[in-house]
Amino acid sequence: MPFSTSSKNAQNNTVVSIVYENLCTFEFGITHEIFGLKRPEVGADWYRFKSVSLEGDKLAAAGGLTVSANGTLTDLRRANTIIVPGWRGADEAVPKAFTDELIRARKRGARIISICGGAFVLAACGLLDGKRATTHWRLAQQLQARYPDIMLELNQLYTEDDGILTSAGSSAGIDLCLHVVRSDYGASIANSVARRLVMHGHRLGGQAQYIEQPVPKIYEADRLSWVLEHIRSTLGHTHHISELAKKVAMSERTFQRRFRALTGMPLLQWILHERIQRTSQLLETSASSLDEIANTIGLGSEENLRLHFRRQYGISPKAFRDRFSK
DNA sequence: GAAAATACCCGCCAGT
DNA sequence: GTACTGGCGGGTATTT
Repeated sequence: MPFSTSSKNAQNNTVVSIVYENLCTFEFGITHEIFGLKRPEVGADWYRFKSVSLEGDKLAAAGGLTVSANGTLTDLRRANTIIVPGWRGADEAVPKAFTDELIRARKRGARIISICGGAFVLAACGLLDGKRATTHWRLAQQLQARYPDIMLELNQLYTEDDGILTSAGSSAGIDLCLHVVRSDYGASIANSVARRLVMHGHRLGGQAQYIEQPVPKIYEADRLSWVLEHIRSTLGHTHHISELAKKVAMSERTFQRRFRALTGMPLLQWILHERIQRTSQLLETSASSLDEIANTIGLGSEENLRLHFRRQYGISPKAFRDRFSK
């Protein structure tokens, strides 16, 4: 997932989450939890979070709640990040006030984000035409049929395309919001936010791994979980399918199938993700040379590290270090 | 950036 | 008949 370039390191760091009648409280809660809570470890330069309603003062919300927004239309019009946290229904028309404000925000260069069904709102504005986007897998067919110009990527937890970001099902919104924090403040801060949420800083794989697949048998999942931890703790070593399959008493072919079912990606791709993730941490927190890091995390050479780092993050390791290293 | 060796990925199919 | 497993082989990706 390439790093966002639209937020300019949160220089204008107002984040507005749009609230609406029959609000999806979980999706809204994600945006407040990540952008709205105070982060003393970051200092004063954290996001300024507001909720803004385009549908009046008292709004019904999921769970029998009634909510009021604390922000104004002016906040919305000044925000550089605007989030649509879910939507009340795939068949619910998007009011003109929403499309007008979002199109206007887009024209002035705001970063626009949707979580789960919020993609229907962005699509109604035409913001997703010709762009890569995702939504909850159960809504995907409907979204694609109604808006055929969207390049729907179902095998992603979230997408970013030219300042327009979309996430898959509800909890993938957390992954997307952490990605935004990572883009604005770096991996260390994003990991710190993730730790407070008691979740992994960078979940791997797409929602394809959650689409009505049979749950792996528990003992198989345990064996493969052991493999994941084993690889993580020995990233600098070479790992071959043949050896790993032997360790968990599976044939290579079955190992490949089970691994993909569990992680959503082939072994090598998963290992590469882990290695590049570790690289980003080392770039931020150590003064090691690229060659040393490449050897530490098992990528062999500096050239190889550069290749895969750029492929995953969209920027060079040096640019990453310059941007985020303390 | 190109080339070669190596390993991986995955569709296919037969066996259980 | 169905589901799962494991071997084969061609195409692809990674590494040097």
